[in-house]
Amino acid sequence: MPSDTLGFESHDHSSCVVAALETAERQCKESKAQLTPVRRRVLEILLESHAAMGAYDVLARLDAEGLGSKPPVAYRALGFLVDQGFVHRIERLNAFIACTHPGASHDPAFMICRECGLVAEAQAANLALQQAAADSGFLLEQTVIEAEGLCPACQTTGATA
Amino acid sequence: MPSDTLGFESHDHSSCVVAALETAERQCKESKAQLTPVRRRVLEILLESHAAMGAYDVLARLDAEGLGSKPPVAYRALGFLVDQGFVHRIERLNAFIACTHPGASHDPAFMICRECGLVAEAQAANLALQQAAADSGFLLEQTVIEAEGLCPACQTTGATA
DNA sequence: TTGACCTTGTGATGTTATAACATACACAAT
DNA sequence: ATTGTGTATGTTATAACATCACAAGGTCAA
Repeated sequence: MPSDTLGFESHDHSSCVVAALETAERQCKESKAQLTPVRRRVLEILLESHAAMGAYDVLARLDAEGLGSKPPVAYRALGFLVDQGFVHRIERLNAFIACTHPGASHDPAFMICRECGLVAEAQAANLALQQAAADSGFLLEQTVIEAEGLCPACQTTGATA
Repeated sequence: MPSDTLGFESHDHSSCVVAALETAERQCKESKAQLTPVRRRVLEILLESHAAMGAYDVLARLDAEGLGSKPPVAYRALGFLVDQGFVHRIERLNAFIACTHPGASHDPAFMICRECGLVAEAQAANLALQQAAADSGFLLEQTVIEAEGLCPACQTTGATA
């Protein structure tokens, strides 16, 4: 089966960015959420690459652009975007990444390249985990699935490094 | 199929602790790793409950017992125990928990009760993720699988809280 | 007894995240 | 116009998590 991973393959990134922004705008209009300048700019910054950025890296960008200099500014915008599903938090990295499946149902899994930092998002519900939860009576509300390894490019260039 | 989750069921905790310590001692002997007093004590502290503890909580215990007061003491011991596979790090909580499957092959998944903090460890390899990785050429080295929700006890007591 | 290696002690610092309180702005009800 | 309400932002301070760098002790074998 073909994967729906927006993975490590090259792609038309500018259209990918535009699509994500349009989706965000539409969804905010529908849900009467406000995609304010700071929030929109943070989403744009994260969309620039398919790598995860720390909150303070985002903040540095905002600061350089005169949009805010204190941690809560970045954390609030990121929190909003995560709540809306436009951005995901990568627990493993304490960092954030723009969602590459705008609008899709969300129980995302991530593949993180430890060499170049690129992160691919896949849909990969964990059936075994759901089974284990059902078996033990655990009410499963949210799952974090994050894999670390080497992307195709870094496997060939860096050898084992 | 019966789950091999050491889950939220009640169990003979003291024998569970003893077994884990014995396994750790045996494995250290085999691999010539040193289970020093600090390291052993940290493992014991984590074994006291099936909840995750922050590094600084562990450190506070060490300090109270005269075993060390500076962060690196705790982080070094925890790092050692994680390397040996006796302890797992829970990324979602920035915290640590004793392994409940001593000696077992390790690609653990966790179910975290957001109410009481209890954490159950299950073996739940994510086949869909492995498939997605294979599809996109990603070399999967390590996976983080952490679910958050409500344990059986907290579902009944707290209602929806 | 020297050197290599591992472990621990400690001060300083770096990184990530939130609490708490004040201000501003939009919009509706009076 | 003014007051109330809700949402978003600005700012200070601090909490919480983690590592660096360097000194000192212990063990063991050459």
